[in-house]
Amino acid sequence: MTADSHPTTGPIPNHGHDHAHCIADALMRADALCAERGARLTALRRQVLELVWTSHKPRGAYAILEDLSQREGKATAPLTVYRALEFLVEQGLVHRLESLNAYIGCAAPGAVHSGQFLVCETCGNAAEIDDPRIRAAIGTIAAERGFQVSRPTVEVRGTCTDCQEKTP
Amino acid sequence: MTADSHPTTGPIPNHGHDHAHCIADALMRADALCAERGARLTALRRQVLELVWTSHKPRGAYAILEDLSQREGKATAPLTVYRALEFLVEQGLVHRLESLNAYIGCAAPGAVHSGQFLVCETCGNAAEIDDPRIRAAIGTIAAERGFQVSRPTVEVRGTCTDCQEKTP
DNA sequence: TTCGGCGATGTTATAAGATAACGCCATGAC
DNA sequence: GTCATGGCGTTATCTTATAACATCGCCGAA
Repeated sequence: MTADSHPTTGPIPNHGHDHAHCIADALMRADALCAERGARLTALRRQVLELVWTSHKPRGAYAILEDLSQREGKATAPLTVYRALEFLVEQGLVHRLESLNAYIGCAAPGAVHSGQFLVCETCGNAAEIDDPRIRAAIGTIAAERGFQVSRPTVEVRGTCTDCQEKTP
Repeated sequence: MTADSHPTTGPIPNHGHDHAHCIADALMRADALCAERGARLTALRRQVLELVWTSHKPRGAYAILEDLSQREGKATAPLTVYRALEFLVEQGLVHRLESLNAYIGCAAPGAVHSGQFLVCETCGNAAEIDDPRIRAAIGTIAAERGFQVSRPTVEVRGTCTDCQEKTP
């Protein structure tokens, strides 16, 4: 996903954007990152990653499972998907949205970032953001209280620009 | 929970603090708030609230269910607990921790706040914070992107002061 | 080449979290 | 007293996630 593939709306991709490009791009970067790290992006894991990238909406593990079963032509066990997702999350290729029990492709794998999301309750899209002010504010308050941060989670529910325009 | 019932450690209550006081206080404030609002804090709901306040650790609905069943001396249905929790969350007396699928008593019911938590992965305690900088940062970035916020969720996982001291 | 080891995957079963549909009953308004 | 409303009980079911164990296949060492 290059900068200009989501030209105008800001965080949440346009309806009309070239999503095939998003997918291809995500897979390419995953290949590169895993090669670099010596991590094994197996066929299964790669396919799960592709299915996570089906859209910019967070997807449940069982939705991915269904797709996978269909593609394979045979029933796949939940664990298969969960294991692949676990790997992808560890590698930073996928994020888990805690408030939705769902998974979404990472917009900037490789970069250090903390997993902040704007989640539209109307269209279901989720946009990853990485705002230094939020990160800093969390860091500051944690430091003030002697709390050692390992994993900050920020998930902001609300309504995206597009959906506000549609139902004013 | 008055200011001095958690004297020194900051966000996460001391091990030695007077927790009975926390519970009594929480129930009193719940009574007052519900009376003020004309909301019905029934015996069941009040008991669930009390069970949520068992400790400062977020508790799962099924843990509460077990306690409740034991108290009542008969099996209670999950729905009973979920309905009570739904009421309590609506009234702002209890928060749901999305990243844990668990519930915790609100430290400042009645006040406007957005549900920010420091969650210790070692001892399991969770401290509610309401930092204006975090709130402001979220508000700013949302405004910049035309995103209308309805429910911000901030859950910071990490290690609290006490647990850092114990395992340095 | 063969062997051994380790990580990935398959299989089966089950735990944990949450909700739907329906009906009864207590409470408060009139 | 009657009625409407909301709270609660019961049963069934759905979604999400993990445990335990077996097998497969790749890769390096002998």
